[in-house]
Amino acid sequence: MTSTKAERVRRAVLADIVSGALAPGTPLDEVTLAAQHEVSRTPVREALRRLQSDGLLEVGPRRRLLVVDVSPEHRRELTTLRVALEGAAAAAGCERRDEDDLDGLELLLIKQERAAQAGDAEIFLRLDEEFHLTLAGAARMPTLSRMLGQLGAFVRIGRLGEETSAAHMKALVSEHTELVELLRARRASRLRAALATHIERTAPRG
Amino acid sequence: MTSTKAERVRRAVLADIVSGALAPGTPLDEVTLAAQHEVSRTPVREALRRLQSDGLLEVGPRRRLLVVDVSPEHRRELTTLRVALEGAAAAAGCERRDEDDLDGLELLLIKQERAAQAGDAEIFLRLDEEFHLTLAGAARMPTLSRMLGQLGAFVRIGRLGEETSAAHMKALVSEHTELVELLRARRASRLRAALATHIERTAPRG
DNA sequence: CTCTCGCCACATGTATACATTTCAGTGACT
DNA sequence: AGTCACTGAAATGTATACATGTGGCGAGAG
Repeated sequence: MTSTKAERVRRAVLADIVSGALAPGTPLDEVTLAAQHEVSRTPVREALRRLQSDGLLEVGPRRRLLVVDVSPEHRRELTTLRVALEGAAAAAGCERRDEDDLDGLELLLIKQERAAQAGDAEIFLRLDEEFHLTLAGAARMPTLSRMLGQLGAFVRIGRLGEETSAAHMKALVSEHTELVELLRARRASRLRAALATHIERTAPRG
Repeated sequence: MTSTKAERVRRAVLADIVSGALAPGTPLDEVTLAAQHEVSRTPVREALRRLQSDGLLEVGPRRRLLVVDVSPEHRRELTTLRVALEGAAAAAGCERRDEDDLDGLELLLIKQERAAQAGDAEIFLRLDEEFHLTLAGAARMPTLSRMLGQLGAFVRIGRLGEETSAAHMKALVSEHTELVELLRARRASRLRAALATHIERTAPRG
């Protein structure tokens, strides 16, 4: 087995949550999930426990686990957190980045360009998240990266009904390009400021 | 039952980890833990899964779960993260704090004063953590508070062999007092700067 | 003596059966 | 009519038995 059943169930449920197939507030029933994924309740429970620890599920009445909701205030909080964490990572990354970091980011820029051209918002959003995680990864701060990964799930829930035009996507790629150049030039303050502006513009809904 | 067995086991294991009774690198054996806590393996496994999601356990050889180690670099990372997160919280807290926040913080100051006077480092460290969480709580940012809670466990692991003199404790209380005054006066920039200095002084080892 | 192969023990992964909790609905009593 | 206690169903919590797979360790060949 390439991985455990619990882990596969966890990924599947996570995917259903961030894709909106499981709407916020939905109660997760262990036996139903077990049947859907053709496993016993045991791995399902372990998957749910981990999602609960990640903050994606909350306990409701009857000890049931519900998919968390992302309120407008919560979205604003997420933006603040991203600015703080990605900003710190970007500053540290200016000192520690190497050529591989830049190469990886440039590759992502090309892919984003293609997705923007094709108008494929779904792929673009995934690439956008990967870009930000990669940028933060240059800081070599694993705990910070873990936290951003957790935030990513919330961000995706919050973005659910969001529609992204091709023009908007191209503008974002252009901003990403500038971020990479600032990282290359190791201009920490400028990068931090540009990143903050970029993040706040990406999530303007309040 | 006031809570579930899994939750009690989780708290007990967490306490053993942050107290150093379970040293970093120690493999956690499910049947041993089950015997120690007089429960079956099932609740033990759920407890371990949650601790794993919180980053306190990592998978080792034979899929065993090991207590994570906190390296000097990791400690530096924790300091950077605390500055970023608590700083953001402090700035937001200057706008949202109410009288209850200040009352709670002042009560903690009094308790810390007593612990410093008595030279009780263990109680003092617990109060110190509670103080920082309460200060951050004024920001009304639940996700940020959750993240700081997770960081707290790492911080406590990193501080394990640390000895704290009565004089040092008194100095910290004095700094805490100033932080509260800055929060009361809603001086966000000054508070952020003072907090950063304070956090960096608290964890100078590296 | 060393290196490889295969066997086996042990810890974890999974399934299933049983216990317990929780809350909603019902009925009697005030 | 309102309220309280009780009951019962449905979900989660727990225990146990069985499956799996990994890595150590010894036997045998080179």
